[in-house]
Amino acid sequence: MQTEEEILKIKKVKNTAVRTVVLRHLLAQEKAQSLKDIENALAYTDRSSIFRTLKTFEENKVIHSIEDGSGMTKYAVCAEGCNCEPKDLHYHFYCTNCSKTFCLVDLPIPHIKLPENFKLHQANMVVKGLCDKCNK
Amino acid sequence: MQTEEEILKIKKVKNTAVRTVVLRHLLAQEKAQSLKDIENALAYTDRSSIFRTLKTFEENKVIHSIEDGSGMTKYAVCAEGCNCEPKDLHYHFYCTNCSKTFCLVDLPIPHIKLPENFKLHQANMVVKGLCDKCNK
DNA sequence: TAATGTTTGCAATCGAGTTGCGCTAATACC
DNA sequence: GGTATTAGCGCAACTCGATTGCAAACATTA
Repeated sequence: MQTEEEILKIKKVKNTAVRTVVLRHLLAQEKAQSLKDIENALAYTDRSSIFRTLKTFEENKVIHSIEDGSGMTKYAVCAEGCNCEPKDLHYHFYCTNCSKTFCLVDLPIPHIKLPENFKLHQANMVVKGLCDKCNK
Repeated sequence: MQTEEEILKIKKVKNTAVRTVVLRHLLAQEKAQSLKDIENALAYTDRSSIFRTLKTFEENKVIHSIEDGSGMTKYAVCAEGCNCEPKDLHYHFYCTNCSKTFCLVDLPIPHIKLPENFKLHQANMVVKGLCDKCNK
C-alpha cells in the first residue's frame, strides 16, 4: 500500500495540505466519492479547493472519475499501474438504494467492437441495482 | 415502423399534443437527444412540459435515458419489444468531438457476473471517443 | 352541465459544477 | 538574504441543466 506522499511523487503532483487530506480520504474509502462526500468529510477545506484538487488528480491519473447517473460525478483512486487507458477500465456498480458506487476492479471490460472507423478513447460503464447490504 | 399514436397506445400513455410532437421528434432522430436538443427543435413547446413528457415516457418505457457524461441526460426511443430490462440494454457511444450519442443497438451487453448477493436492474454503458465523421 | 382529474406554460428555485479575484505560501532568480 | 514570480487556497458569485409550485387550459366522468 502506497502512502499519499508516494503516490503524489510517482504521479508528479506537488504535495500540499489539501491534496494530502483529499487523497487520504479517497484512499480510506472503499466506495467512490462525490465532491459533496469529500466536502462533508473535510469540514475545513473549501469546496473549490477540493474541486480543483480533484481536477489536478484526474489530469495526472491519480484518480479516475465515474458518472454513475446519480447526478454527481464520483471519484476513486486509480489502481497501481493504472493509466486510465481502455485496458485499465472496469465496471462500476451503483446501488440505487444507498447511492453508493462500487468499483468492480476484478471485472474487466471485454473488447468492444465499434462500428467502422469509430475510435475508442474512454469508457464509463455503470451497472445499477441493489448492493449486497440493500438486497434483503 | 410504428406511428407515434400506436406506440403511445401500446405503452398505455395517453396521447396529447406535446407527447406526439416530442415522440415524433425522437423517432426522427438517429442520435439520442437531450432536453435542450428537443427544446430547440420544438420552439413553441415549454421546457417543463417536455421535461415532464420525457419523465412520463421513461416511466412507461417509451424511451430510455442515457447518461453519457456530457452533463446532459439524453433520450432515445426504445426498440420494439424493449422492456428496458438488462437483456434489452446496449452500449452507447459518445463522440467527444461532436457531442453526439449513438445507440449501439447491435452490440449487446455481455453477461456481467456481479459480486455475491448484488442484484442487477439497469445499466448505463457509454464508450467515448471519436465517431466516424470526427475521426479524420 | 358540473365536478374532478390531467396536462400545460410560466416563473421561480435547486444544486452540482465552475470561475474570478485577492491573499498567502512556495519556488525561482538575483 | 531579498525580491520577483508562480502556484495554491478560500471566499463569493455565477452558470446551467434539472426540477417544482401554481394557476390556467383541457379532458374525462358523473
